[in-house]
Amino acid sequence: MSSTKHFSELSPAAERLVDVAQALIQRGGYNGFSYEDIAREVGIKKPSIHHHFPTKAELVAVVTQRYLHRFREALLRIEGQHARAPERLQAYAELFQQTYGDQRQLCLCGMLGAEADAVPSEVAHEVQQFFKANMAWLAEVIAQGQQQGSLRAGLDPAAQAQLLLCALEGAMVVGRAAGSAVHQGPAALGAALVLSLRA
Amino acid sequence: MSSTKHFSELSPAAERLVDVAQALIQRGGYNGFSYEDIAREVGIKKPSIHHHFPTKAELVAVVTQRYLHRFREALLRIEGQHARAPERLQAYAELFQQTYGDQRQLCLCGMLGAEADAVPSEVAHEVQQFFKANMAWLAEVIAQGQQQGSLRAGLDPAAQAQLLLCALEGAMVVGRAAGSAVHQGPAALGAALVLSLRA
DNA sequence: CAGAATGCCTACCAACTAGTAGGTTTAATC
DNA sequence: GATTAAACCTACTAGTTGGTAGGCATTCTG
Repeated sequence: MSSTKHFSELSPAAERLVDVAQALIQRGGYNGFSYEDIAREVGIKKPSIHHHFPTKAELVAVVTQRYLHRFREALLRIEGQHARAPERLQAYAELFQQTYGDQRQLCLCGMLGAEADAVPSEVAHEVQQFFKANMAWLAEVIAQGQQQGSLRAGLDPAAQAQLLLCALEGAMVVGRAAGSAVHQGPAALGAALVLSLRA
Repeated sequence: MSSTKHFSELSPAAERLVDVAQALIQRGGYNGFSYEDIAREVGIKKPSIHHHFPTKAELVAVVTQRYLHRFREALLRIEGQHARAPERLQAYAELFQQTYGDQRQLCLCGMLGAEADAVPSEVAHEVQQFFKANMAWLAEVIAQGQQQGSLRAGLDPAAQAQLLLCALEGAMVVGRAAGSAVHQGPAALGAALVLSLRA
């Protein structure tokens, strides 16, 4: 059924399209960009995009798959670079800061998640995987931190994971919307939360 | 310059359009609905909408103004019903729960805020007012709670206000996107945060 | 009863939407 | 040098978009 191509077997040209599509989605959402927008920025004609991605839904699904995959890689990198839970959580918050710091870009899945009801189901499903993966990873890190004594015991790891994830996603939305009225980025906000989790 | 009509002088017919427009935006965002969508749901023809609201930007600006106004009323109501800061904050979180609990609807300004770069500037400005007002109110409540001893002193009220607001906005986005994978609504998440602020 | 809003209609427009059909260039492969 | 395939093109379609023009009822007001 799913003859959708995988992001790992993309030609350089197709990858470029995915890059631009991702940036456009992070700026204006699924319904906020068109094939014409991509064509203009990449420098080819609109119908040429269909040669690489027959439908918009398929293109965005690939964008989301790649985004999730890269995020998973980043989580593995954090595990390799930081042994203790507090540092891992802080490094996690900085992932969001990196995205937000670059032109106040939103998390791709935050954007698509907000539009969940108005997006092709294949895309919505991919977005759901992103949040499941994030919450599972965070809950695991927090649980380990509690066992090892670096984080305060007695708090539900799943609930705290959800709180941290929600705060970071929200920080990007609110930060962009509130303009200069907001001073703290995701990283500072994450730091405050991690502090309250510490033993 | 701004000959835009005010939400307080809307005819019943116009108000109905604003109702439907708001629901549609909360479902799919600014670019996720059309005049045709409104017409279908209200039961009139598409061009009739232009009789009430000449442009889409103007309609959405009125929707947002009314939303902000109603939210301010709700804040006043909370002040009237709850004297202490912890109860006020919890009641605040329940405002978000009400919206989310109804068909998993997103905060209107959360949705429009995410799309901030792809939305008419008049709308973006109105959304910004919403977040400014919320953060100011929360910071004030938290500061008073600290003075009166019901909330832990030593924390920056503005920073904690932003954290709470971000967490609640994020909870709606993540909750919708993650589907059944998420158990806590905004209210439960708010309760956890308020708990950590308590003296 | 005259006038004037209000609210809605049909008919239309130009621009844009995703997507199709079919041909051309370019470059690697046999 | 022929084959093949990737990448791109022009030209097009059918449907949707926000928005306009102008007419027709109803109802409230002088």
